[in-house]
Order: sequence, then structure tokens, then C-alpha cells
Amino acid sequence: MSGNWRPPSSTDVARAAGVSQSAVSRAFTPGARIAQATRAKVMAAAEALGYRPNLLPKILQTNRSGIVAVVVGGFYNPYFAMTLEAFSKALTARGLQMLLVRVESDRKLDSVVGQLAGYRVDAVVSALALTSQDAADQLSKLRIPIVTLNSDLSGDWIRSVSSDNFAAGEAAARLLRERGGTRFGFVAGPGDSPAQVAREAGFAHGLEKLGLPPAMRAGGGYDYASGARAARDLFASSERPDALFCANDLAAFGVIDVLREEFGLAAPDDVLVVGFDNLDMAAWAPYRLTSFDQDVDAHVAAAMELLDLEAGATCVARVAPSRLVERESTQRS
Amino acid sequence: MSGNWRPPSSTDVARAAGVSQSAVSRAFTPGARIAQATRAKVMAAAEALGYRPNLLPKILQTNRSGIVAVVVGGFYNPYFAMTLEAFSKALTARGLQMLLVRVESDRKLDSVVGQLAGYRVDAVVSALALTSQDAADQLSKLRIPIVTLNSDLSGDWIRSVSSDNFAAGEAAARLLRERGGTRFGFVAGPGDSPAQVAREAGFAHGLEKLGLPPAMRAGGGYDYASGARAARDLFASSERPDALFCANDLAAFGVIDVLREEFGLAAPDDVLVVGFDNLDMAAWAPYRLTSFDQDVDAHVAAAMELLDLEAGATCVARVAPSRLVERESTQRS
DNA sequence: CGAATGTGTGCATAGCTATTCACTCGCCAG
DNA sequence: CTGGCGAGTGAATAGCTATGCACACATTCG
Repeated sequence: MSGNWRPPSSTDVARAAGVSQSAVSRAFTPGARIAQATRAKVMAAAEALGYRPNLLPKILQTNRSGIVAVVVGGFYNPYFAMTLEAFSKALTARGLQMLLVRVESDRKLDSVVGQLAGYRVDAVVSALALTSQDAADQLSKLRIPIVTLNSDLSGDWIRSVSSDNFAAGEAAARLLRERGGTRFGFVAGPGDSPAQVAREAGFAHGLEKLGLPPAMRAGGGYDYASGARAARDLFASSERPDALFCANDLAAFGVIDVLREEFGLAAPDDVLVVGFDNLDMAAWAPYRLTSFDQDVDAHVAAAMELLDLEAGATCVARVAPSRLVERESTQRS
Repeated sequence: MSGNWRPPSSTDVARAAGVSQSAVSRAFTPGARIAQATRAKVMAAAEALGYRPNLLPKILQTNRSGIVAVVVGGFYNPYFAMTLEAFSKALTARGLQMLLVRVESDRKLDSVVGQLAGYRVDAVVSALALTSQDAADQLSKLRIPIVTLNSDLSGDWIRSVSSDNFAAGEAAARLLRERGGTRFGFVAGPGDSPAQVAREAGFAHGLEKLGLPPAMRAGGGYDYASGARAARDLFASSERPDALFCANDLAAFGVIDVLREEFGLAAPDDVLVVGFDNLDMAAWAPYRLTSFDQDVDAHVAAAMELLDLEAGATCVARVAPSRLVERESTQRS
């Protein structure tokens, strides 16, 4: 029955209302010159037919779709959820839609970008840390504004927003020292994450500046299991650390659980622990984890500002500070 | 400089390659009749100009955009993250894009649906539990297939996928009884969630069928804080429960933490606790929470099948069973 | 009363691609 | 030699809306 049904067009409405197609268009355009009586007739006909203006022709002419593509690598980390939530709000506030794209790796991104360009997305936000300059160049050729989060690529149409991860690493070193740490450990995130690299470098630099020995190192992922593995590695050795900086909260939770369950050690009495991201869970009773709050809203606000930049000027980087939130995991009573 | 730049069109490429626009189109259409030499010329020109076929004209004609709108109410619950991840994979596998829409309430949904129709989305998936039949009717008038998750509305273009929440509630009652529970408590989710209502009804029915007294009740949200509040309410009374069924895991975590911190009670020795959703965190050391796994992949697979249904036939409901995953929180040693 | 201003409407068109139709070759078989 | 066929190509068109332009009519002012 509905084999080749098509949604009602403005022409259909015009016919039903006994006016021209232009009148229908004007009825739906705020501020257009149209008589109230005509508008009423049009609206009645539109309601009866279930007409909704088709946005595609406008996009076709203006090349502005009102759609922003957000690229993520996965959803397992609640930090991404916070970011998505904030972006969603910010985009909605501006009347923009969010096309969510999940890619396994930079390679996959290349392939999907062609499609995005085909949809004429207004911009691309990459929460995934782009690492291949190839992909970046590919993207800038399309003249689509791109904002990357915690990445360090550059290019004509590429802007970026980052936390000052290096400074946070230094601050972690200072805090752990102040709270009585003597043997330091770093629980690393994945090696291809620029944020991870900067946090580690900052931590190392902070320790050095304080005249402290370099940190032991383990881990290699942003997830719970990586943290758990790291704890086992670090505490299997004879020289156990007593102050840990973890690349993110999720890993820190893994660390804390393994220390408590498998080694009978607790934070902060046996080990000081600092995380990163300040997830909701960091405040939960079993953890009470000291962590760096990245102020997701500020990041997103900065990203939105960068998207407003008209032309594809040279790379613009914004750095938002991270706020240290201290909880029990670093406060010995 | 780039004041009114526009992306290269197939006509531009045709001019550059010295062929007709048709030839360019055919070069990009797999299986079209075109000479290899011509295709090569076209591809070279396209590469030089950075041409990507504009998808909008095709959409304009066919009214099929290859975009599915996914509506969610928020991201704070990791269960949504799992669902999103699964949908993302399923859609990508079919070459579809995901337009993510976040709405505060059903009302807001109405207003955004007009825009979705304007973009000619192929379908709408609502992870938000639609509760207003108005919204549902509004949607079905647009002849856009809709799949709702854990909702119970019906209409011409509305299909739904649910867990058998009622059966799970009954199973929770049986399990808690078997494990030695005598005084039962239910930690409720938000009242406007059909899933919450069904879980509670199933639990109540299960208790009754076993000849047990009805459960005490507290809570009213799917989040950690609601669970925490519920625990304080339930255990402030003189008649404390010793077996709790929580509407979801997040609330269960709040319950467990408050019991441990503020009442010195632990699961499973003092209180048996069952949750719902089987989040990753449910397996973590501080909780080891018995929970119902909703098999997100199965849900999503069912949803995708329902979307394939051509016409807007009468309401089709799929129910996926939930699998009980028992952990220490209900196993006394 | 004539002119000028303002209001409301319809006509025509741009924007880009996929596809249908018609056409031209080159080639083979009858 | 000619009819037919297949391959390859170009011209024309549909799909829908916003908008500039022209026009019709009402109103106001000198």
C-alpha cells in the first residue's frame, strides 16, 4: 500500500491550502512577509497533511547542515560520557545536531570522513586523540573545521583543546611529596595517547625538580584491568612504591582494588594514590580518590568557540587548567 | 578569501577531466557502465580537486538518508554507554550513521522530532522510555519507524524491545529466598520508567507466590545518590530488611556503600543484594554484585531487525530474557 | 486626484546527483 | 553489404525549498 509513499512537500500543502508554494515556505519562515490569514490557512493544511519542512534543499544550497560530527573511540570510559553530555548540551543550545561516529582507529577514521563530507557536516569534533598526521591532512583538505581534544596535531583547519596535562603531572608530584611519598610509581595509560605522554612527562619532571628519584612505571591502558595489572607488577617487586600517580581514574580504581584485595594494602595509609578525570565514582566510598578535574564544560565551551572561527586559520590551541580535587586517598589522618 | 567557497561538484570534476557530469557520477557508482580509461581520468581529477560526492541530492530523491536518530535521556548511566556502543557497532556494520539526540523529557522530544523528520532520518531509536502516548502518536504520523527500548507504548509505526523485567523481578525474589532472605526490600527506580514498574511488580508477585510478606520500599531513581538515600531510609527503621532487590546496579552501589560506611553492614553477610544491568563495575572488588545481565547485544540485534520491517505494521514487541549473574553479594560462605 | 509607499502574493530559479533516454561507434553475423 | 548488438557517452530531468524579482492592490499624502 505504501510502496512509494513520499512525505508531503510544500507544494502539496500549497495545493491543499489554495496558495502558492512560496506562501508555504514563507509561512514557515519566521519574519517573512506574509498575511496572518494566509499563514493560518497554510498552517491548517500543513497540520492536516503532517507536513514538516524538508531541510535538505536548504543544506544543498548553503552547504551548512547544522550537523556536527563527534568522533569517539569508545564509550567504556565515563569520562567520554561526561564529554558527550556536555557537547550534547552545547550543540543543542545552538540548534545543532550531533552525528556520533565511533571509530576503532585513525585508519577507520579516514574512510568515514569521506561520508561525513558527503553529508556536509559543519564541523568535526574528535574526542579520539588523532595521531596520524596523514589523517589530519586528509581532513584539512576538505575544509571542514576540526577540533581535537587532547591531541597535538596541527594543520590549516585543525584547532585543539587540551588540559595542561604536563602541569597536572608536576602538581601530582608535588602533592605526593608533600603528603609523605618517598618511592613513586606511575601507572601509565596507552602509549598512543598524547594526554598520557604529557602527564607522565610532567610527573617525571616534577619529581626531578624536587630532587626525587624517578618513578617506577607499569600499566599501559586507560581501563580498570590495566590498572589492576599495573598494581600487581609494581607490588610484586621487592622495592614497593608508596605513592602512585595514575594516568586516569579508571586505572586508579583497578590499582586500589588489587592493592586491597591481593596485597592487603589501603590508600592512603599504605599507599598514596592520585588519579585523573575526577569521575563521579572517584567520590564513592570505596575509593575517595584524589583526582584532577578536567572541567569538561570549560573544555567544551572552548571547543565551541574554536568552531566559530570562520576561516581555516592556522592552528589554534586552547589549554584549560585542571583542578586538583583532594580526597582521602592522599590524606593520612 | 574563502568567503563563498563551495566544495567541488561533480560538474567541476567533469570540466577538469574533460568529460560529462554523468561520467563522473558513473565513475563513483560501483557497477556502472563506464570505460576503465574514463574512470581513471575522472578519479585523477577528483583526487586533485578533493571531490567527495554530495550525498544530499540522492537523499532528496529517495528520502532515505542512511541516518538513524538515537534518542537518549542522558549519559550518566554506564548502561546507556553499553547500549550506545552496541548500537554504534550495529549501525556502522550496515553503513548507517547515528544522529544522537539527548532530550530532557518527552516534551522536548516532540519539538526535536520535527527537525529529525526534516533531516529525513530513516528511523528513530529511543533508549529513553517514552511515556506520553501523545508523543508516540505525533511520531507515528510522520511514518518514521520507531523502536523503543523498555517502553510499552504502541502505535502504527512503533515497535519495541524489552527485557522481561517482570520475570527478572520474580527470579530475584526466588534467589533472595533461596539464599536465606527473610525480610525483603525493594530499592526503586524512577516512577516513570516502565522497566522499573515491571521489575517491582515482578518482585512483588514473586514474593507473594512464595508466600512471603511484601517488600519494604524506598528509593526513586536510577542513580547512586538515590540508592544511598534508599539505604538510609530502609535501615533507619527498626525492622531492617536482610535482602534487597535494587532497580539497577548504580542504585545498588549506593546502597552497598552506605550500608558499609554508615551502618557497618556488609553484603552478603548482613544483607543480600541484587542489582540490575550487570555493569562492568558490578564485578569490581568492592561490590561483587549479583545482577541481571540484559544482554545489550541481543537487544540491539532485535531492535535492528525490527527496523528492517518495511511497512508500519502494527506494534511488534520483542522480549529478550535477562541472564542472572550471581556474585558474592548473594552468596554467604 | 495623482503619486508614492507599503503589503502580500506568485513565478522562476539555484543547488547537485543519479538515472533514463537517445545517440554514436565499432564489430560481428547473416 | 546491412541489420543488429553491445559498449560507452552526453543531454535532460526529478527531487524540494528559499529567495529575488515583478506585479497587484490598498493606503496615505500632497
